Amino acid sequence: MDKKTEQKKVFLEIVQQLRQLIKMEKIQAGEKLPSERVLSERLGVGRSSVREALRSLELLGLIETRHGGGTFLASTHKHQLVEILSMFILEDEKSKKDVELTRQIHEMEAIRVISCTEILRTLPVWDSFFVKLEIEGTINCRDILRELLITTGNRLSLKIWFQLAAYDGDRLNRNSTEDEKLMIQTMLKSMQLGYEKEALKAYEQWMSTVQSI
Amino acid sequence: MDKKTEQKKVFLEIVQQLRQLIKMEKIQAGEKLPSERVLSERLGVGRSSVREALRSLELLGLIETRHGGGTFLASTHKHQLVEILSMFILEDEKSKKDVELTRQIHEMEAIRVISCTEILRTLPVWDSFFVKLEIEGTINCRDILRELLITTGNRLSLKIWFQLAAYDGDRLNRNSTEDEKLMIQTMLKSMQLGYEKEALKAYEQWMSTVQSI
DNA sequence: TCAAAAAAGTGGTCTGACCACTTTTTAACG
DNA sequence: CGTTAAAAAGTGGTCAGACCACTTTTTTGA
Repeated sequence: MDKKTEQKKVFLEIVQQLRQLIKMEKIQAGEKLPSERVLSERLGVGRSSVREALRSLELLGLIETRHGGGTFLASTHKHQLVEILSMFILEDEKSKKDVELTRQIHEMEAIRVISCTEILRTLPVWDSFFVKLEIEGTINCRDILRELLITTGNRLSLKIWFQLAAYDGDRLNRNSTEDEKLMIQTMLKSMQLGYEKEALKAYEQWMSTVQSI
Repeated sequence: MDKKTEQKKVFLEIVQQLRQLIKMEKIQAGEKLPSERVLSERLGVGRSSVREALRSLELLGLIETRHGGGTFLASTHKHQLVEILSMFILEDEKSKKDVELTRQIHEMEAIRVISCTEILRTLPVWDSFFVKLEIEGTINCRDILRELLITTGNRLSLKIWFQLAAYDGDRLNRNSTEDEKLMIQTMLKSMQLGYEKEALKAYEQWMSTVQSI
């Protein structure tokens, strides 16, 4: 069995061997990998094959290469999984409505999670938004939403949100209007008090306003 | 600006150009791409550079290569991506948890949307699940969840879900146990009746069961 | 007409070369 | 001796050519 799997894809074996090497040598994030020429010799393959494997891992953000410097194991937060996938998924999916809806799915979930979690909904950062709204009278819409996502602690959801939010462009990355002020305040206040439903309602009102901009 | 972004990563530009080429030539899934030598000439770069880009896309499962045959645009996303990423990324427990949570975010949203939409929650497909459960006593977990996502009509959410569901692998793609039967039935029934809250509650119970498998 | 053989096309791999850049070593100077 | 500048070595980036194995297409010949 597994004839097809094993006889083919030599460069995939190199990827496997690279991983094994990383484990064996206990290479930590940020540390240097052996040079391409050394890897080529140690693995008994040509340098170009090594490079094909390395470039694949680089596209995924699993390693970083510095011209003339070397190849380094990337830290987990730099993995470009979502970025790469979004490059292909979002590009095909022309429906802007879906992008917006999906973005809002993540935002609403964040509101739910924060509203239901004592520690999260009582964070001082929410008060800082209030202060900013009072003093300056306005606030960056994207900043609030991003803070929501960050607070939940779900880094994957945050990464997806970043990609989706990038498509909305300037419509999201702007200062709130006077009309939005009350909705945002209501949303934040409800969230702080743990009123999930009210927070979501205010959010939806806010978003329907944003939509018409 | 963007000095660092542009001066580096020449092979990443090739990846971009390949995408562009696929779009321009309107190459459909399963269809053939130009040969490496032709691409090399058309893009004005060496064949090895083209290969590095192609191998990256292959690792992502976006293209398929047949020795002596050619390079083809992949019909569906293959498991390569899952395997590679699980090797490097999903070793971290936090990441696994995030993947599961994010997947559930999309599933719960689907349940909400369907429960609140007359046309969706009264679809005959839900009854078919009931029948299947009655007759065979079991049902594929993944099938139900996929149907939920498909029904909502948000194709982007569906695509993201597909990717996330792939990580859970066999834990999701299996037949339901006897214990799960009641929860699934409750979830579906509540959904059909428009009882959003009850449906979600049953779903969460179900998922907590799945988690222990 | 059709099957076998030849040719062309294609991916897979390796080697060597050269460039640009970084790091290390060496040499020169004060 | 210490500092600094130059040289060397190390490293990734790219290209060209070669050869192999395999597939597809074309040609050949019975």
